[in-house]
Amino acid sequence: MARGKVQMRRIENPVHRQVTFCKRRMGLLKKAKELSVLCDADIGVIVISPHGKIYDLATNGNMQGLIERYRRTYSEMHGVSSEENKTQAIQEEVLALTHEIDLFQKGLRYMHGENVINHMNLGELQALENNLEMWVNNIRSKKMQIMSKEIEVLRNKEGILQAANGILQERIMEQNGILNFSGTTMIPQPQAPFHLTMESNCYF
Amino acid sequence: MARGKVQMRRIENPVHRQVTFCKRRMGLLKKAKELSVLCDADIGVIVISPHGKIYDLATNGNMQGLIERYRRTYSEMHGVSSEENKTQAIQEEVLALTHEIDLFQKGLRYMHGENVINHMNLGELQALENNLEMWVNNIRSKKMQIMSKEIEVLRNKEGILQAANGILQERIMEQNGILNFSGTTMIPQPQAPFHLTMESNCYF
DNA sequence: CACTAATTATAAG
DNA sequence: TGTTATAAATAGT
Repeated sequence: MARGKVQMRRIENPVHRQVTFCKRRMGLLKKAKELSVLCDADIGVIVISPHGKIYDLATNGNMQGLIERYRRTYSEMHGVSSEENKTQAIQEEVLALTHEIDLFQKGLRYMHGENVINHMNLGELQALENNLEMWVNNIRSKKMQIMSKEIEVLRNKEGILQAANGILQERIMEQNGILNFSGTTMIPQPQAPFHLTMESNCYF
Repeated sequence: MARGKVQMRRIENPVHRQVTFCKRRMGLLKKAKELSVLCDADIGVIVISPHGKIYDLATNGNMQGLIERYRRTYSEMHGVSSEENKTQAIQEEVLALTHEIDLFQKGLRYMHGENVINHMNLGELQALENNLEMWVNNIRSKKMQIMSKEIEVLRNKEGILQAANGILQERIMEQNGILNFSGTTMIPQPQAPFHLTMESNCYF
């Protein structure tokens, strides 16, 4: 396309062909990305070189999902009843999940401050903000609940431990009396009181 | 690329977007065919429009075969033994996707204010809260932006209207002079000044 | 859908 | 890989 129009046939010179392959491959992938961004389309490109090397691009970051979607439509169009009835259900599941993930990713873009909110008007933003605040409040309330419960548990543990310690101290005193009577002054190290094996629910 | 550089982001105007989608899609497929011919490569392109319509190209005339080759190499690259373990790979994918979906659904339940008290632990809640606060802040910032612009527009309108009113008042004075001269005192009701038909950008 | 003006891709070096 | 003259794609009309 420059410095000489090129014939639309296989480039014979291997060096030229390799260089052109590299350049045009990049150009193709760039064009695919642009189309995807500009027009909000999902695009997959697979390029297999003459030597079998594979280059690919999936604008939604998931070629598998894209292929599944393609397969599904393809099957519908051509009524493919063959072979993989066994995996058909699973593939449909993947398709459905992929769609859901797409939605999720769109949501994530909001969180990362990308330009999705630029496509919403003030009313939509207001509604979204209200929903999110409600959400945040629910979450905070839930956190408080969990933490309160945690505090309660800890206080119980504290009470139990203190009681246990009291009992142990008494026993130590007793033993000291006995040991003193028998003539030794060695004081045994107390075990961890009652070995309370509590699975840690501490999230901090 | 012509008569104006275009920003690399989603085209807002739906008509422009559709036109561009059509043009660039054709361009992309043409480029793919050219690369295939010039460099003897096998190329597959799948384009899924925002509405789910599928456009595709497989230079060897068989997208399924191309996908199979892609899958095989892809699997080899990632150490998954190939061929019939396709099913296993898909199942793993289902698993991963399902996990992602779970997190999302947990979040959504909070969004709807339902009591999912036992479904998220404190760490998950904290992360979610942080994300949401960031999100809310982004939205607030965007709202401020929109409102500022709206205020600017309104101020402009105000200026225009005041100028228009001034002109109208002058005319009324003139007419009153004329009418008084012709013997009547009737004062015509002024029209809405200049009939400024501004599409309401008010979002409230 | 046709037409350019202006941008972008790229063949050759 | 980087440069440049030219072909090709395309945004706006």
